[in-house]
Amino acid sequence: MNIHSDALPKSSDSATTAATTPVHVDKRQRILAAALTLFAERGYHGTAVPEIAATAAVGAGTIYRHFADKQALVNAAFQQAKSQLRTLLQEHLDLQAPPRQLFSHLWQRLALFARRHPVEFRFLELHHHQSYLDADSLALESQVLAPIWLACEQLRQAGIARDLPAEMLMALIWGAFVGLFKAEYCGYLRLDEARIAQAEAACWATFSRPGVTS
Amino acid sequence: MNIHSDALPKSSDSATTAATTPVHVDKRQRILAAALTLFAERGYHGTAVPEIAATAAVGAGTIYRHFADKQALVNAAFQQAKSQLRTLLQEHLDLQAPPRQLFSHLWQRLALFARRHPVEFRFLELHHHQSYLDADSLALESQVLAPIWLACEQLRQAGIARDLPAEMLMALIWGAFVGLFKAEYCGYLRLDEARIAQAEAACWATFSRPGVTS
Amino acid sequence: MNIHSDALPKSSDSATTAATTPVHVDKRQRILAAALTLFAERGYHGTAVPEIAATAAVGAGTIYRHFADKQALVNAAFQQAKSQLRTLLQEHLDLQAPPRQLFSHLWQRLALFARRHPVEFRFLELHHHQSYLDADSLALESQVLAPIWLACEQLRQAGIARDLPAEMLMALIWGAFVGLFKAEYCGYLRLDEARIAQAEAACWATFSRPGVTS
Amino acid sequence: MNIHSDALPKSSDSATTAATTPVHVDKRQRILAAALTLFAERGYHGTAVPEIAATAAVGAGTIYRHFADKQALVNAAFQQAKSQLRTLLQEHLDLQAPPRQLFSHLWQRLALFARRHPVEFRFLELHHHQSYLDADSLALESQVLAPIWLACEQLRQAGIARDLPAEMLMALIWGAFVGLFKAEYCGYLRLDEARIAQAEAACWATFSRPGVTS
DNA sequence: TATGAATGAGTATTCATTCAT
DNA sequence: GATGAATGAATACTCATTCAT
Repeated sequence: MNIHSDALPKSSDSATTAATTPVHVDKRQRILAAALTLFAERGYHGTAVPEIAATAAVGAGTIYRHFADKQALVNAAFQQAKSQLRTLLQEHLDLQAPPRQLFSHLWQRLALFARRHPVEFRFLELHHHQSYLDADSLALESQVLAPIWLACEQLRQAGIARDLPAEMLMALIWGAFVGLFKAEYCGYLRLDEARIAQAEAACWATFSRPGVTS
Repeated sequence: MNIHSDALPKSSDSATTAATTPVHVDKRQRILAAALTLFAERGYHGTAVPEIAATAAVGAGTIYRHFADKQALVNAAFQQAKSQLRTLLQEHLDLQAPPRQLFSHLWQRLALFARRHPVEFRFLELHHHQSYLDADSLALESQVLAPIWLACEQLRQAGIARDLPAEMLMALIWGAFVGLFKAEYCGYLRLDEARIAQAEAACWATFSRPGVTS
Repeated sequence: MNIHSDALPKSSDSATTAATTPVHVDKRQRILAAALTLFAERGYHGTAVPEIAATAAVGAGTIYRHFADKQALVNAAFQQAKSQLRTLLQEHLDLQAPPRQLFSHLWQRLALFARRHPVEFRFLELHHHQSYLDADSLALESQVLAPIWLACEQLRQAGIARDLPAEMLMALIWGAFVGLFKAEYCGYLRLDEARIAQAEAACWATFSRPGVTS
Repeated sequence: MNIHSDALPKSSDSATTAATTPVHVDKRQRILAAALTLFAERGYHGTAVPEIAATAAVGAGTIYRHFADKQALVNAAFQQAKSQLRTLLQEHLDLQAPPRQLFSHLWQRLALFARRHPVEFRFLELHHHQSYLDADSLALESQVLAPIWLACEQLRQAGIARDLPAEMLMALIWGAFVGLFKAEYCGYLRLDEARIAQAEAACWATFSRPGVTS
């Protein structure tokens, strides 16, 4: 329900319509952005609502004109971030592409998300399955995973992916991906295009059945 | 409930091990166990100190006889959990063992930790701890990683591990491992010995240089 | 919903009654009616100004074009209600009528007020207004009571009313009347014309000197 | 449930046990007394919890160690006040006494309550049937009224009381009584023993069937 | 003129910490 | 030492009032 189009420009002429964007929408976005940032940094309980208001440069009361309460805010933030991830993952997705290419595409799209929306990426990892997420948020989670699960299952039956449950393959690859960017965020390493591609090659080895050409 | 034996001696003749009174030690342990459990479930900021006291069946004030404040408590809990992980990882560790065997050993030890100390495992991984960890805790983190980093580096130079920075290999493998058990905790899959071994084999493919026999 | 006709003219040719624009007057009346209703139900402090605006179907800001602040609004509401009471009490009042008839007339006019303006009646009686009423409101209170006080005093000196201070007689009779309608409002009893007349007869006994024929 | 024995000493030797009275009980009483006073003066919504704390000379948080929330506090205050009224009304009550004497007894007991517990008296009138009262409070209300209703009904059937529903008689007499003391509180008159007795005689005329000797 | 979004001071309530017992 | 009642600063949330449109 609270899923809005991204803050990213969608039409080339959007720059000229910015001035006419309703102030209301703008404020809502500023609040969401501030919430995302602070929740990603300090967690849900570690972030005070007035802090969010200050970061968004609005009055504390204004937040409650846009969101029923703090929980509604964190769910809206979660759903916006998940939607952005879903959009990126599903754009230009060709499930009929050769397996290796499909895997590479998805990996690159994940990397794009981690690069374009670093805050959203960290936020999603931190708020995975927390008690304050509502049914809508959890449903969205499944929506994002479903097509990937399908692809994994197909590749397994085609003898391409390892003969493991799709859930397990996804857990290993997603985990490796998260570990990679978390390590970068923690300062353990620096990632460039080449490194990301090397990591992808390494993870393909986890994903694919031994003997399948890479 | 979540009271573990820990590294602390608990010999049957403990009545004679003077210095610290057993009752005192026991209370401290109960507080740490309670804190670990609640922090793992609800996060640092989502857990109230009196709640910890109630779970540990001690008075709220008693916690402050053992720990300077809430932050000291979470650091003690973190350090205890990390120490347990380090202990398990380093026990029976033979850095001279054949690479595949060494990798398998470490993976199995990680799995042992996740099984024996599920609360500690979730506490260490389900939350970002950055904002409240002190220097000691961060130093301990490095201590645990150092020998593994060394092993990775050696295996890389020996042409066994992929030609990637040790940090990157560790991030991918550790990430995959965490992703695996997180998926189990979230209810996406059930892990048994066989599954864990299969996952290990898959991750060895990420770790090892293509062409190296598994 | 609780918009009453009031003392204000509402003739069909109101479009020609210049001076104040009908729309403006109408809005003011709607605000007062809404305020009266909500104050009577939930009390002054329990009623939010935006709620009043919503009930009156005007913008929140509009209230402040008609009333300086919330306190001015409650005083205007109080004064309007008291004025309506005064109007009803003084209409057709014949201080020279026989005592029993005079008493009966006043009692019936009170009943008329309680029936025609139930919200105003409850507003005036269900709450203590001391803390926010201004001098004008308090003065109006006296104005309403003055002629009745005079009548009581005269009847006392004429040997009709009990030989008690007029204030005391008024307090007892007014109190009994309020108690009667409050009991009806609370659901303890149902009042019809006959009951109201019986109550009047009973209260005349309190008012009149023993031995005076009823 | 929250009904405690009055603050009034119940045993002649209580003065010597005062020092041993638990501090906890004392604080609870101070909070209730402060709440009663402020609620009676400014109403429920007009009274801030920290104000109550300040008046009771306790910390704001302390109130929440004794009462779940503000509503629980106002209900406890209501129930304590009602219980005090009930106690006074039922003490030394002889339902077999001659009617005129019974009426006089109840009136005097009401007056005693209004004199001994003026704050409770005003509080009860102001908070009659408000939305924040819970089922326990409302049940207590009925308990207090029930025996009086019974007495009224008996006297009516005995041909002593006017032939009106007991509810109506009670509403008139209770209303008159409240009006009397409200007038005193508002400064319209001063009441002494004699005045109160005169008022009682006047109200007996309302209550009793015409012709019954007073 | 009328509006209603925005505001921030104010409210109820929680919780880390203290301290008298 | 151990306790848990007490505290008050901090938090989530509300609402009287303003002001740009």
